[in-house]
Amino acid sequence: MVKSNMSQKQEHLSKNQKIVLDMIEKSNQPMKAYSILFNVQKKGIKAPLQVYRALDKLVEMGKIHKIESRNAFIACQNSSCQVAKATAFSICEMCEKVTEISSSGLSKYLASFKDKDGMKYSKYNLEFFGLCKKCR
Amino acid sequence: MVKSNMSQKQEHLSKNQKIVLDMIEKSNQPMKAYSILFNVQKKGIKAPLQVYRALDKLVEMGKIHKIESRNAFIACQNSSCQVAKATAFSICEMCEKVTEISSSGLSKYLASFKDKDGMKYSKYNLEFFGLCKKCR
DNA sequence: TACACAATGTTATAATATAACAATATTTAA
DNA sequence: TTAAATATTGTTATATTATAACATTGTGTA
Repeated sequence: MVKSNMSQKQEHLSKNQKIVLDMIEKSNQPMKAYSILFNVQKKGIKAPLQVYRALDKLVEMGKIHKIESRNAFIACQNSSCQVAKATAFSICEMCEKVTEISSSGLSKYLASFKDKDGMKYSKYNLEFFGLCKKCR
Repeated sequence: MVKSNMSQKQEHLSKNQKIVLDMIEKSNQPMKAYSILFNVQKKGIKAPLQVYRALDKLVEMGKIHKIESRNAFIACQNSSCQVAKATAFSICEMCEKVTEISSSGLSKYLASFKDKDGMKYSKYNLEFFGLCKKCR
């Protein structure tokens, strides 16, 4: 097997990374760091830093995304996400349900968007707010 | 003068709201809450809560916006913003310069965007990341 | 084996934000 | 104009989110 510089790619998760990712995937909604911590203490994770370090790596790998407006983390719902660079979510302001949007139209539009100086951006985060079906 | 229910609209700012807004407007870059606090202590504002309360109101009024990925606040650069509901920024990952994007094409696209369930969102926040001209 | 590097464990602390309560000012409406 | 309603302020304490610093252990590879 060719390894080269892939030491840190998708296939290999460390122990703490697995524990944290499992926890986030079990929840179908975003989890906050200290809520993760509380829920994984029986697995031997004792300190915030252990959680934050795992979160950082998982975000880098694109396994999870941070919902910036909520300081919370959600599992990637696009199986294709290898890297966290272009994300879009809808957030219900009533029940806080968060859904990852995967619209190729939207991602193409944003990936090709140029600002006034002609600058393009390959990395973005978009959060839509509103009321979900149930809450309307 | 007709007042009705306009008690809290653009024209009237309270003392602390003015102080905080002035400070943010003087800075041409986003300011963090505790940096604002430090800089307005000579004006009589002593506690974090005084700053956060002013920030909340100013955000509601659309006078300032929160840069969620940075936990920082920037003065609205679109004179037209009356309400903080649809914002877009570019953020330089090197020097942290933030610019509010005002593109009618972008805002129209996002305002008319529908997700898979046909849901539209009148409120959103978009943050683009990259390198600004100087940093490239 | 030994080197490099990633991951872990641990304590302490920094940075961001809100709760709770009392008081004062301002606006609205009878 | 006065009383009620509402917005704002002041203040102390505390909750929540996140990182610094340092020592140690594991893992893959030269």
